[in-house]
Formats: sequence, C-alpha cells, structure tokens
Amino acid sequence: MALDEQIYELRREKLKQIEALGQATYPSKYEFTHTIPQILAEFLPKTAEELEASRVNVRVAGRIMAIRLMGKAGFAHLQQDGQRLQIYVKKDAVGDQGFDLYKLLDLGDHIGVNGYLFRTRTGELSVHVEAITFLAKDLLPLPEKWHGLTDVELRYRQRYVDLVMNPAVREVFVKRTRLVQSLRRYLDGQGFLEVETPMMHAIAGGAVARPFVTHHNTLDMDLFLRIAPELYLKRLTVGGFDRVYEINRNFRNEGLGWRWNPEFTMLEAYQAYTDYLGIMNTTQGAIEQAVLDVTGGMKTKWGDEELDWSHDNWRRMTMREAILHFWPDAAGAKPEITDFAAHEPVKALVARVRGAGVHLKYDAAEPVGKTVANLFEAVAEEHLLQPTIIYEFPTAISPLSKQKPDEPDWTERWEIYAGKMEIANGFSELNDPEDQRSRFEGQLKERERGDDEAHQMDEDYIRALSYGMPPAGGVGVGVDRLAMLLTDSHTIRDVILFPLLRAEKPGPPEPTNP
RNA sequence: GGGCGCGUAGCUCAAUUGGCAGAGCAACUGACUCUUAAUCAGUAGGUUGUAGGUUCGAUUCCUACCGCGCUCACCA
Repeated sequence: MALDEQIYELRREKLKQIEALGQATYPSKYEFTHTIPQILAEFLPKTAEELEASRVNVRVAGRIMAIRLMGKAGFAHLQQDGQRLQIYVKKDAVGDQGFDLYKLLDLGDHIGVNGYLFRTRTGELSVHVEAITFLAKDLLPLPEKWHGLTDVELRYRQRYVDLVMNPAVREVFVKRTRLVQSLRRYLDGQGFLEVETPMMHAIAGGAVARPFVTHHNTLDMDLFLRIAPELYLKRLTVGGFDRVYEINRNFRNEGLGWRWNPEFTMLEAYQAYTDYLGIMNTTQGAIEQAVLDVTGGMKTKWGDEELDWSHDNWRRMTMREAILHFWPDAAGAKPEITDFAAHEPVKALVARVRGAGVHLKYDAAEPVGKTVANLFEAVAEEHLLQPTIIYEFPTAISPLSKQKPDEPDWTERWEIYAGKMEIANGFSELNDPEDQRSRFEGQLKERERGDDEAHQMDEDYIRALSYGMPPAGGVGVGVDRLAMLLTDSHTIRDVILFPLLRAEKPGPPEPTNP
C-alpha cells in the first residue's frame, strides 16, 4: 500500500474516533462571529493589556496549517482567506473530550473554535480556545510545509492544493477578479451594456483562427466554439445597443505557449458614433483605471523591468513608423515610408531583415500587407515593453476594419502592446455591407490559396449590416494577458485557474470507500 | 512537430568514477501545559517513470517509449 493510501486509511480511522467523541464528521454548517482576516485587521493593533481588559470572544473557522502538541496543551495555526491565526488549546480549558479531539486532528483539517483573544508570551495574537468543533477531515497529506508545492504540473493539475499551500498564487487570482471587476465598473460607468452572445457558432467568425468543432444531435448540425463574439456584438449595434460589451471565453484550436491557452478570456466592447480613436481612448482609460484598481499605483513590476502605465508614458506610433523606429542596424539603412506599398520593395526589406539574422517567414504569393505585418512583428514587437499603441494596420489582414479614406491599403485599426505582448486590438468597424462582402471574398481567396484560417463568408452578418449599422469603434482586450502584466506572471497558465492539460493517465486505483 | 533538460519516499531534494538508495518535512509510537521550521527518543515508508540493452554489478551508461518543463516553429 502506498504511503498516501496508508495515511488515507489511518485518517478514516481517526474520523471514526472523532465521531465516537460525539462530533459530527461532516457537519453542514458553522456559525462564526469573525473571519481570520477580520480578527487580524481589528485586533492585531491591540496590546495584550487591551485584550485582557475587555475580553473579546470569537468563533472562527479555518484549515489547520501547522499543529504542535506538547503533552497537555498545544498550538495550531488556522488558515482562512490566505491568512493565518494561531490558536492555543489547553486541556484545562477544553476538557478531556475536547483535548482528545485535538489529538485526533491532522494538518489540513477544517475546524471551528470559540474562545477569547489574547497574546502569547512571545506576543503573537492567538485564540485561547474553550471549545473545538470538528468541520471536515483532510484525508490526503498536504505538501511539505517549508517548500510547499512547486511541481509545475501538480500545481496546475491540483490547483486546489496549490491554492492552499501558496498564498501568492491565491493573490494572483484575487487580483484577476479585481481586474475584471474594474473593467466592468469602468464600462458600466460609461453607459455600456453587458450582454451574452452565443458560444456555439454555425460559422466561426470575427477573428482569424482555427476553431474547435462540436455537434448538436437533435439538430444534427456541426457547430464551432466561438473564436470571437465580434460579429454578434456588432449585430447588436445594428439592433440599437449603441454601447455593448461582453467578457467571456473564446476558444482557438491552436498551440499552447506562454501567451496562449486554447480557451482564454476576451473583453469585447463596441461604441457607436465613434471611430478607432474614440474606442482607443475608452480602452486606454479602462486599462489605466484597472492598473490603479488592481495594484494601487500606475507602475507594475514585470520581471526585471518596470512598466509605467501612467497616461503620459503611453506611446503611439503607426505600424510603418514602428518598423522604421525599430529597424535593426544590421539590416542597413532604414526603409522609406513609401517602401511598404508594393511587393518588390517589401520583398527587398524582407531580404535585408533576414540578412540581419532575424527570423521572418515570407510567401511571395501572400498579400503585401500581410508581409508588412510580419515585418512589423519581426523587428518591432520585441521592443514594445512599455504600453504602446500601434495604429494603421494593413487592409489585407483586417477584414472587419474600415479603411483609411486617403490610403485604402491601410485601415483605422490599432493594437496595444505591453510587456512585448499584444493585449488589445481595436478599429473603426466596417459597416458598409458591400465593402464587407468584398473583404470576405478576398478572405475566401486567401483560403483557396491555402490559408485555412482566413475568414469565412457570413451571409447573415452581411444582411445585418445591410439593415444599417451605425458608425462604431470596437475593441477586444485579452484579459488573461492583462492579468499577467498586472501580477508579474510570465505564463498565461499562472493566471488561469485550471489551464488546459493533457488528460491524466489512469494511475493505480485510488483508495476506495466501500 | 524540432532542439535542450528533467523524472529517486506523500512533498522538497541528495546519492563521489558504474559499487550497500539517503536526508528534511509529512506519517506512526512515546515524553512534554506559551509553542511557532517546537524539541527529545524511537518506528515505518522505495518496482529509482516504463520496457529493453551493456556490465560481475545500473539511480548512474546506451536505445525506445511515456510524462513534464523550457525553447523554437505554428498561433494576424
């Protein structure tokens, strides 16, 4: 029998003994007067004399994270909401039965205690326990108390243990929640309406990505998990919701990596009667507020670097300017802004960049705009540490964006970069149904050329636009990546509670409860 | 998919050139009525990821497989 199974059986035996002491083994509830954080906040400032002068009785619950037995007395630390409070259990105070119960407790058990607050000889705020109520047993041994749980796979697979053992992990997810709350509050305050649109799409649209496929039996139809809510949200602007947003999951059937999880959380917002600049300001405002709400300041740690999110530190430059600005010295003289218009000069730029040792994919048959975007990623993205807005994207890779009136090869589209990651993408929404149809047709050509991620035709979406969509700016914000930036987490799996893992291989049979 | 690395007790980690598989925590027994990495005495816990190979002898070297991590590619 493996050791953990031995412990499991042993602790089940202890449960029976606890029951024999008259305690319910899995009681339904526990009435408490304080949480541990409340006690710490209110009484940590009090001196031993103050606590003695006016006795403070408390009933408090928690999980045992440390326990020390010394003959006829003992100490333990209870943990609740990531914080710990010491309890002092003396046989004289809890009686024989109470102390028998105490001796049957293990690390990880949940208990409730009532008693009064005092300070120990060494000054630690503690509960002088008068009665213990057993609440639930931990049948499996917790990880080691010094080093905790560090095995990366185990941390993700058994996040519940990770959260018990690693307060810093808990803190990350608390901050993630604060982030989402802040974003909602900001948009709600600007008159945006939060909505829910379908997760299952007949046509996977609104982004360029490979979808997951599923099937509905009764209707006998294949459906795609959504890769973006975009086209549904814009249908709502047609329907008269002038400011809408949705915060929810998208699914993309692509590789995993430090910035990619197959399901991820996106905030998408649409604002009627404004353009890409309007939604850019809305987005920047929301992010600045979120940084303040989550971290309490405008500067955040990012590895060895510091990100400064204060308004004046944000840079704005066009994609073409960014390529010039970050042009590698080894690739020779900087290009001219006019070099990005045609295949030949762009091809020459690709050759020069490759000659400088920069990895860059190139397909002579792809639209020139796509090559320029790749060029941008190759030379500029790695430099975009501080918050930076890159704007004016090639039309070829922006099938849902409005073109610039004076330069139809370029669109009114931007992306926010920070920490060398793209965290948001917004544009003036294309609302001309004829233009949209020809853009989709262009994408279909790309699909024929072999790009199986090119956007599909969506006739109903064209029909919706044909009823008239107001001018609007729209944006998508990668909530997970923003959470990474605000918590100094360098892999997306550290900000997703249960990231996608390979299915656990069936191990030896678990201890069974007959 | 390519490259690099890792896999030893429940957890965190050792093991010299290929030579008896170890420690701390957790667990068990006992002592201890202000401890806090409690202490003290004792006990138990291992198919060294799996399967082969080389060798007198393999945790150690080789091969394959499985799993995990990092990285590159893919993912606008």
